[in-house]
Amino acid sequence: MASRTTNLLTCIPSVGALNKDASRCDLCTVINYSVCGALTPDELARFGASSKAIYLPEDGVLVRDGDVEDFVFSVTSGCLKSFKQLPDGRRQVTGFYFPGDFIGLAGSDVYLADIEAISDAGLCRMERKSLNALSREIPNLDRRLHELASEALAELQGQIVLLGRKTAQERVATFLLMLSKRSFERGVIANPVSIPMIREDIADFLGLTTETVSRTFSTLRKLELIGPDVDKTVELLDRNGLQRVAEGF
Amino acid sequence: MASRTTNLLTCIPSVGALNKDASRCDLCTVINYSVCGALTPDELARFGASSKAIYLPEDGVLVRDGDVEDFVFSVTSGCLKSFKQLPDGRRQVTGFYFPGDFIGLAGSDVYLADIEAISDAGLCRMERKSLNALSREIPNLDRRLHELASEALAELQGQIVLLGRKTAQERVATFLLMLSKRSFERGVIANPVSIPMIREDIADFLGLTTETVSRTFSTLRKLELIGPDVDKTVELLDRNGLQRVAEGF
DNA sequence: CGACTATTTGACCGAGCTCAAACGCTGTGG
DNA sequence: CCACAGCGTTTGAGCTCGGTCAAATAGTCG
Repeated sequence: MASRTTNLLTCIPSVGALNKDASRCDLCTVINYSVCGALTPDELARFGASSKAIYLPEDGVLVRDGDVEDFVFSVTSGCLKSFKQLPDGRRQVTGFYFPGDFIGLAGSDVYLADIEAISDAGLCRMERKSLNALSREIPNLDRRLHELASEALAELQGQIVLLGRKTAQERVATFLLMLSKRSFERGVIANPVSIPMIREDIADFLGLTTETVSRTFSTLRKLELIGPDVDKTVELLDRNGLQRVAEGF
Repeated sequence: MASRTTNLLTCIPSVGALNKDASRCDLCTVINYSVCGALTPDELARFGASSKAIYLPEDGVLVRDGDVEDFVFSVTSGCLKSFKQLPDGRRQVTGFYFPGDFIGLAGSDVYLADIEAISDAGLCRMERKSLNALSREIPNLDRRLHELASEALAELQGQIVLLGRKTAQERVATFLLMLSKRSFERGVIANPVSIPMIREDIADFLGLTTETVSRTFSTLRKLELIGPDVDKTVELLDRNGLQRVAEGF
């Protein structure tokens, strides 16, 4: 299970919106949405001193299920997925990570899933040990991590209801609204909603097949709840209608 | 959604293995497995001073989905289930709580699910505010809560794989092994494994129907992986075989 | 343009659901 | 002590939603 492959972390200095130097956290574009958003300028400087900006190309491997959890990460750009695999190849995507999201909340000895980049991604990397030390010294940070863990727990509960009891239509509707909500939360345009992942990843996230996901998109389109796919975005034509479908009314 | 019903918490002083007086935490039977297990005698005394032993009869309601989260709990005896409901009555059991388990890890403003007793249950109750205060003062406690939250996150990930990708047989096998493991962890006999919940609760936990759960038990019995039901216990005749089934080999 | 990959659509299939009935256990009251 | 009621469990028969297999279509990138 562990250490199947070397880490593809290329550690190329970041590009574009990503800091060239993570020690300049005050320039970070996601700071308001991220784990470090609750820190004072002074605390932020200490945080930045322990972290390093890294870059991961599309399909690049960030961590492997079972590898020792040396590092935690904060996404600064792009999108990643975490997933588990069964011995016969069945996959379950356990989550998607967007800019501002923190990777490593579980704080276990080893990573609990594979994590790969869906698109070119920038991340802020820190040693687990450093985070633990900082967390002990900076109550704001500790509190923020608690908070994020709570949110993660709540979200997973929702996903469990979805996987255990919702129909394909309900799952896809829920997914679209979730994507839109998360875009909104980090200040990104939420109505034509960006869908960076391919159908297969959506299927593996929702416990369906690509075909069923595709068919369900078609159905929702026919119902005029969503518009056509345009350049990896979809317009939510009837948010309330989608909400009703998502909640199973 | 919120406050559907009054809390059935009867607050009858505990009986049997349960403390009569939670301020005597040193007498608690589950202390070694519980959130308070990491505390020094002095810390434990402060913990106990803020907590109260309560009792909940079978099918009694502990908390309701959406109610303000005033209290957290630690189970001292019996067994409980937490579940969410969709508007049309579909239910998803999100977890079972056994002696030593902590209720309230998510630390959100409101409870995320209904929680009811599966059997007569004893709990140790504390105000959320008190816990937060204590947690700030007692690093051991804070660390322990972190640790428990991490474990909960890991466990939910496993449940997500189960619900998203496992077959009925794999789900039931996984469930039996999980029950056995949890019994073992709290020092209870793990081989004829105790199954305190009814088929419907198991079904709602595994994303199946009672009929499918029942049929699957029958199949596992025919495969001689488990023995017959005897007084709410089942013998695991071939643990390795079950493990193989559970993991999808 | 051409090769490759992602998506969509169609036809068929099957694991698990629904509906229904029988069975078994437990507690209660005559 | 037995009869009966009530609930939980098991088993059966048929159906359905979503999976499987296959082929057509639409992007995408060199």
